[in-house]
Amino acid sequence: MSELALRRNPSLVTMIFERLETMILSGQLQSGEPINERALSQQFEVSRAPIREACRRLEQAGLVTIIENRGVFVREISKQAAHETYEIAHLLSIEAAKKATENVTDDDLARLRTLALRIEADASDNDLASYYTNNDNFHVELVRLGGNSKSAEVYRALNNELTLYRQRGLRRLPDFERSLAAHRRILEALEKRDRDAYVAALEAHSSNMTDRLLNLGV
Amino acid sequence: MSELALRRNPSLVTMIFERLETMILSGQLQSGEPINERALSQQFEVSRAPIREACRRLEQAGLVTIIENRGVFVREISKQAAHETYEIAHLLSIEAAKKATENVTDDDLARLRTLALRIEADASDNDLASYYTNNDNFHVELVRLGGNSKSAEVYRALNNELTLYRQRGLRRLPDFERSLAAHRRILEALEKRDRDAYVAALEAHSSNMTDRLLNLGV
DNA sequence: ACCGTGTCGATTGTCGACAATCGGCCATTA
DNA sequence: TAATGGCCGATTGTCGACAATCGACACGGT
Repeated sequence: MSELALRRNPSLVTMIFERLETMILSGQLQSGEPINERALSQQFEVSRAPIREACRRLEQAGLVTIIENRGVFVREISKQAAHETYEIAHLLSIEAAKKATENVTDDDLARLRTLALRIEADASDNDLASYYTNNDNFHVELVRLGGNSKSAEVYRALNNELTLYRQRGLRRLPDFERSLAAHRRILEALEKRDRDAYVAALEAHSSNMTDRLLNLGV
Repeated sequence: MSELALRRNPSLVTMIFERLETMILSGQLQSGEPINERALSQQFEVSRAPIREACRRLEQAGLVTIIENRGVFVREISKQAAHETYEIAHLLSIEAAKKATENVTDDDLARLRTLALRIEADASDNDLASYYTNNDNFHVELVRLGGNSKSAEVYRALNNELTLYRQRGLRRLPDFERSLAAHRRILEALEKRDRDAYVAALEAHSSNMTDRLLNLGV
């Protein structure tokens, strides 16, 4: 009687989807890696049907590729696809930034500061998976400040896809100091409600990210 | 032995997904309407499993809502969600426009002209479903001219979601003349490779679309 | 030694059955 | 008459089984 089998609310499909999504985004399942229904069925102690359904959702979310009669594979993202995806994410991020400084509340700032502290702790602990998760959440929250929640949702989805590309370079440590400094600049500009400084800080951070993506070439 | 049962390549899931997607986007299945697995299973002469899997994809694509133990319903989009979605689609459209006039080829123009002619025929025939389909394709092609194919893909997905909202006003005819005139202006600017005129034509068309969305209020 | 063909095993795709869930309807009580 | 509770039927969620598919490996022929 596994943990999954005990939890009957929400549905197995939802739980499996979330579990697999986490395994993919955390790097536990790597790009190109097969996802074996039978093995998962045994591991999770459920039948294959809810696993298949969860994989269909993952497929549509762009996180896996289902090859007919061959199986499910964690998706591989090409350099070009990564650039295109990043470009859209960046566009959404900058567009949200235009309204962020007028929308931001003290609660927002508190939440972002908490996140930034977590990211710094992750960097100290060299906990890369947690670092990226909290980093992603930080950026999604920034987009949410633009006041368009659909935009934050789309940004999240794009970012998830980008995680697949980025994890090819997980052996290479991020430039922690540079990123943390960028986060602090972003937060300072937000606290001052200084729109131009905020947009500039985001752009500078983004420029750094683009360089890193380029250096992950095929 | 139904048409679906004969076609074994691609998979049933893919075929059912596409079939349901078309039924939803064409208005054959309306927002809020239940999608009954058993009935579909009988209609399509397949078992429920591939239908369920297709519905999971539709769920992730934002076209249906799956309520546990209750069933699958074509998604209902609120006015606010529609606005937010439209805002992102518009942003992608304008961003693509910035590069469209330098990227566009004669083949592109020929394809777009063909589409525009189809749209005009649809308007003459009062074939609303086809009108919107071709109209959507026209706009996706415009975004594709920006050179970022992921952007076109995201735009398509957003536009599909917007279709759910827009179909609530299907009883109200579009302003054909105004739209067709706008399409012609867009095409002319593209043919001249006049970037400013092109962006202005898109903005004007978009302004008209925003007004129409507002008038579909809850 | 290399190439082509056939077979087998692992896995996937779909099927139909069973159990669980929920809403609607009916009966009873206040 | 209205409200509440219980039951039943329709539908969904998951299960396990069967058939189909594909790739790898082995064998035979050139």
